[in-house]
Amino acid sequence: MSDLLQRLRDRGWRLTAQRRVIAEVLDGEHVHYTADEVHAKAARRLPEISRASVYNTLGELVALGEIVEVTTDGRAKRYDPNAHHPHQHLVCAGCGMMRDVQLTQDPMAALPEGERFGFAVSEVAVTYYGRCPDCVAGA
Amino acid sequence: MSDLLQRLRDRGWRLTAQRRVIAEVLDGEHVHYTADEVHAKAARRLPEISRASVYNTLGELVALGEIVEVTTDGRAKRYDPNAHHPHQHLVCAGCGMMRDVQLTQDPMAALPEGERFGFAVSEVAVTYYGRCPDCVAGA
DNA sequence: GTCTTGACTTGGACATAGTCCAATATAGGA
DNA sequence: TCCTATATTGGACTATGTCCAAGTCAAGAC
Ligand SMILES: [Mn+2]
Ligand SMILES: [Mn+2]
Ligand SMILES: [Zn+2]
Ligand SMILES: [Zn+2]
Repeated sequence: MSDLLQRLRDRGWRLTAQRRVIAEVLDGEHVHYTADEVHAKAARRLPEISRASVYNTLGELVALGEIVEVTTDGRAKRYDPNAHHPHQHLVCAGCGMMRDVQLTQDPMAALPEGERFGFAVSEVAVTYYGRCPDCVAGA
Repeated sequence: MSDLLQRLRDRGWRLTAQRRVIAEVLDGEHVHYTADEVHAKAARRLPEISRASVYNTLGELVALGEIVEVTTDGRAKRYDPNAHHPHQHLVCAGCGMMRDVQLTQDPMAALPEGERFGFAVSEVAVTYYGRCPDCVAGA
């Protein structure tokens, strides 16, 4: 994730302790934390970090395209560092766990011209819902 | 929508004035109102209707499968009376307007077995984002 | 038509997710 | 080391949704 920090420095970002720990928290595969989860994990390394800074930083990283904001059900938004490889999501309806998935067909191709109603369509999100192995076993 | 009221009566529902106006508000095509919008429209006919009754009734109609709850961005959930014909959504990023769309391919088929991670997958939601004709012109 | 009763409605308190702001602190250049 | 634009902070505030005890009423029984 020092790649990320370098890119941010190149864009004129001040590298504060808060931004550094947030970037560290958002490192890894299949990472999809809520803002509060990011705050809790960041606070283990930097106890005085505020919720406001977490929201500020997440919003800026989204605006820069370095992370993706994912909304599934009506719960809290989740933040996904896998922003440079387009993908879709598989969500557990039991525990909320989320996995990245790659589709075999481009979902944009499934929307025929006659169903576009004059819209300039630019994006598509596909979300699969089910129960993860743990939740199937536990139920 | 008297079909709906009849089905509800058959299921032992008390037909109160509140439930009747909510059912009327939720009649039509491409209807996707938030709970607050349903409340505002219902209150035009029945001024004393409470937010709690709107939330109660919407929740019950969802549980009965008579309407569908739709979450797109991180804003308020929307309620869709088009529950008996599976469909997906096209959302305007400008004004939030939402249209029903029919796809030419089953999105469930696009998720290969190797990408299911042992989940019991049961549902899929596809949401297209863009700008509606009004918002393209207005911008 | 009246009575009865369990289901329904209501206002308001509460919960959660997120935004905003004025005061304070600090990264990084001079 | 100093300066200052930028970042951080705690807390107030907004939006959305849930919950509850008290009051109301739909509809079946008579
Ligand atoms: Mn992801
Ligand atoms: Mn719809
Ligand atoms: Zn699970
Ligand atoms: Zn629009």
